[in-house]
Amino acid sequence: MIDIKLIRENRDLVKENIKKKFQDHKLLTVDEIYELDIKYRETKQEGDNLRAEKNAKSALIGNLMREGKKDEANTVKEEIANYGKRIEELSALEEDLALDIKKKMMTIPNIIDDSVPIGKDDSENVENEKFGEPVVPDFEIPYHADIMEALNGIDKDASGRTSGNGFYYLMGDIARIHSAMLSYARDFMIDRGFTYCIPPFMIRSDVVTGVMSFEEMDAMMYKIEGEDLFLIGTSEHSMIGKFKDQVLKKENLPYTLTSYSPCFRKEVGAHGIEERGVYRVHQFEKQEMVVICEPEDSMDWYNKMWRYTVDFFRSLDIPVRTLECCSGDLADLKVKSCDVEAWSPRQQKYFEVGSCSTLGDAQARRLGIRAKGENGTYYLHTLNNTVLATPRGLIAFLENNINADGSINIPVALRPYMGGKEKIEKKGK
RNA sequence: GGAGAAAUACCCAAGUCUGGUUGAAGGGACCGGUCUUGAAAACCGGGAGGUCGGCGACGGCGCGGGGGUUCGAAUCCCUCUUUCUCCGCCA
Repeated sequence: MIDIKLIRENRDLVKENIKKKFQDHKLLTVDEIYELDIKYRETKQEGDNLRAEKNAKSALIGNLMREGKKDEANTVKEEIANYGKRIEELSALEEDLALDIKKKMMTIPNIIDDSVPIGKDDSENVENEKFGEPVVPDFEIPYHADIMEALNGIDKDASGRTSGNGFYYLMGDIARIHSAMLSYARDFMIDRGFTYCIPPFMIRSDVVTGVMSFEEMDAMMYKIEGEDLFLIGTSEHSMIGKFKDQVLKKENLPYTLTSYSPCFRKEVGAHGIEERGVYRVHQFEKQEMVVICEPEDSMDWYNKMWRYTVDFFRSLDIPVRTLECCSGDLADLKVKSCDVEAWSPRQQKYFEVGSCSTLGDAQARRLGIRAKGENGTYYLHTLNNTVLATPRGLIAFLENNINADGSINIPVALRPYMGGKEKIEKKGK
């Protein structure tokens, strides 16, 4: 959500930005908002004036009553009666206009950073940089579910029976690697000065609607029957919700948090749920990083944050690249965003394992996340990035650390979390 | 889950029964000063937040959130949320 002042004062900039994002159908909305805003302010002004008059007369009644002038007071009372209806009309109109403006403002995309490449859709995203050699080994890498199965590490038949498609039982060493990676990801961020946080895994509807649109909510969020609660789709939901309507102390900035949570997603529409594997599932776990900072610091943080994820994957011997999101593929709330993609030696291409975004002040404006400065409050900048989402991260790990005999190398960094093991091999079930 | 109590500004806290000059006493913290080598203490002085509209003068809203009664609500009514105490239940 952008500042409406931009539409008041610099409509061309807003429209130019919309064109860059290939959303020309929204150009008209900008003009509509402009007109509605004028009407809104006129209505408010008229209403405020009437309310001021009415307040003055009410105060007068108070004085007259105290002086015992009942008759005069009653006369004034009758005068006031005329105000009521008009004020009510204006208030209703004012409210309607405000609501309409807000609804339309929500659809106006955030102003993207100058550095964002212009492109229509995800096919025009731009590879920024590769880290590590994308190796194609001289043996065939099995499908990830087969790797897991060979090590007795997954039971999807059972999860199908208990929970349906899109769930999984991870077993034995595979389950242990999964947890080890998350623990390592947690400590990796703690070592970089982030504060570890375990948030609520369910949030109320007002928090949900604060962080996403109704359409997104329908497509993603699981609702708890009979309660005003939803399972979170990512800890970002509860982490950003934590700061909703808060005025933060300048001296506490920046907030650098790393949160763990399970994530629940309906994955309606989208690409659907995969039948065999665990690439796209209804339930996964994630170590996330969230930063709330001063506006001038957000671009620095953005660059630090994606770099952390790159370093994390490199420390597990997984080659990665960063893919910059082009203007047309960039979600409306975002200023700039890139995916961190891991190398798949099986598919011989990169696949998404994380996403780093700066939302500028758009999310903060929408949720009322502010700090107090010299001249009143101002909106802060919010950023979020994946450290590790798994089992997806586990897929990247297995494919890049498997040997020809099906055993899995455990990189040094992970060994403390794996009981010191250097390698895992198939044993009995 | 049952029974009670409470939510006022950066913090503590009065006001609520008995609606009107209460944007809201008082204290702390804060800022400026006196004193002091410096600091603390003491004393003197200062300003009370937020948000929306307006170039401004100023005005609207605002005492946990939402709604209602009234010419007028921190104050009365309804509702939601949260916190505390007691009982019950539980990893």
